[in-house]
Amino acid sequence: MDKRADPTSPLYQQVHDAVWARIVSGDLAPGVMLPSEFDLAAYYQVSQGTARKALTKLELSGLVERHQGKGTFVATTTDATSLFHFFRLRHRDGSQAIPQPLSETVRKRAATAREAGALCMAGRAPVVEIMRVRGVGGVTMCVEQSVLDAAIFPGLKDRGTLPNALYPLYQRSYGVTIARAEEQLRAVMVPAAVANLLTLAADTPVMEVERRAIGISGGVMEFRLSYYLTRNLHYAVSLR
Amino acid sequence: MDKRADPTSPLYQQVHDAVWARIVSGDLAPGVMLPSEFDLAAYYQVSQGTARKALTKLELSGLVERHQGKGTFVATTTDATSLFHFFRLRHRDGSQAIPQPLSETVRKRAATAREAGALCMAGRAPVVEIMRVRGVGGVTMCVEQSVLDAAIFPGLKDRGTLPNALYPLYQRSYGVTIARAEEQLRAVMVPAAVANLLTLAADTPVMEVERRAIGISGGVMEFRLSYYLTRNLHYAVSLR
DNA sequence: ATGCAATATTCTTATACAAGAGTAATTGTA
DNA sequence: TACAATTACTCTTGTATAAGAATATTGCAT
Repeated sequence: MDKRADPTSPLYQQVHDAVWARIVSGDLAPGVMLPSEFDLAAYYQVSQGTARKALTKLELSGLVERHQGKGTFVATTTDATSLFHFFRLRHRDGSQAIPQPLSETVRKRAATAREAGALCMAGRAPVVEIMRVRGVGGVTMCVEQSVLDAAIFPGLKDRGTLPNALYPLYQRSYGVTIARAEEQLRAVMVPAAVANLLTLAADTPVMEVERRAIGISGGVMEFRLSYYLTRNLHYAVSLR
Repeated sequence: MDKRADPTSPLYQQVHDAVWARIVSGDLAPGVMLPSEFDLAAYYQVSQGTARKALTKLELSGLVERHQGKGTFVATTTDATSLFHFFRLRHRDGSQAIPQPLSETVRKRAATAREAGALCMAGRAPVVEIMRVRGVGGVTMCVEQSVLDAAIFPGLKDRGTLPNALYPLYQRSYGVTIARAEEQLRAVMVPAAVANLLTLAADTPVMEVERRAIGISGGVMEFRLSYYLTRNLHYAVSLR
């Protein structure tokens, strides 16, 4: 295997791509320290500044974290960062609302056509479904259904109670790092099943959120359908 | 006035801040070319590479655009970029939906307490209110109310029909550049007034979007309240 | 345990050269 | 002479390298 792939692109880009591939392949696991700028430079036969530029680009895309005097580390999905990045519910005053799971059901079943399409699986292949009711201060606020490819997450349904933040679990136990997510939001009348779980009147408007969580290699790793009651909370978005 | 402000921070940061100040103050207007890296370096008594790092940082924050061989230019708010960044409605297939204004009313009135608070104005100070009904393919889809400080946007209510994208107008005619926006989303039952305008049943759920558009200097320049019908469209969000 | 030196790491700054884009001069041709 | 194509030049940003400064950790002597 070549050290550097495309010899026409700039050196720093070649180094960036090479290190990127090592991280995505799992060769460099989350949390581990990368070689120093000098070591990387020596290995790829470039100057320290060029290796540095490659690392800066990786840092910019959020794949690594750097600390002066300590080193460069593959980014880890912690509970804090996961909740901060992927949980957009806020209180009226703008502070973050962190709904706690109140109940949880995990089961294995065949994928629906829509789920199979979103997860790029064969039709009716087995999936793991995590259904949760969440609440803030004991008051139920949302229902969320996460669907995963059972082949990628073996034994997930027998782990007992799952943590609040799922993505750190995906990373620690299954080597799946979620890099970003795409959400589709709609205002809908609450579905009957959801109204039951949240004890709502049948004519309550709720926010439907359809999420596709995407791994660092670019594939959809989780398909999630949630319903939020936005009576005291709202969904916050930053545009730029 | 000093060329560079804080002498303890890195040189490139000092240059960055100085140029940033010139852009925010309007001294360097949108579209104009900045001094070259070499000129900037000479003026601030640093090396070309240091000036370059400052410009790179400005580019990263979206304040300037750079083109090899041509130069560095203060970023302009075009219709295309404005719609792309600040209009998150999508069709079912993921393509962008661009609702066209179907009707428009512009009037001047006193600010409500909430509006005055959001815009950091004195209570009951005059504001300009732009009320629009928008639609896709002739079908009404949303009502949007934009509220502006009348002191900052003089004569806006007498300009006749306004363009689809308002932010390029703010920049061209009033020197107000919108850098980003914060939105708060809720699912609500359609208000009676909105139901009238959109000819909807009284029990239709709609998405309420409250936007604060923020200028490059950090202040809230526009307060906008919109109601979207998410029957055939959805609101798209990218999390990372 | 504490303080201090040694070491390893990233950060900052500087310099040189390469490449893209535009402009004016030059040349060739009718 | 008029005009078009080419060439050379200059200005711009992009890439690569090197050296010293700042920061965090580690080990050792006290």
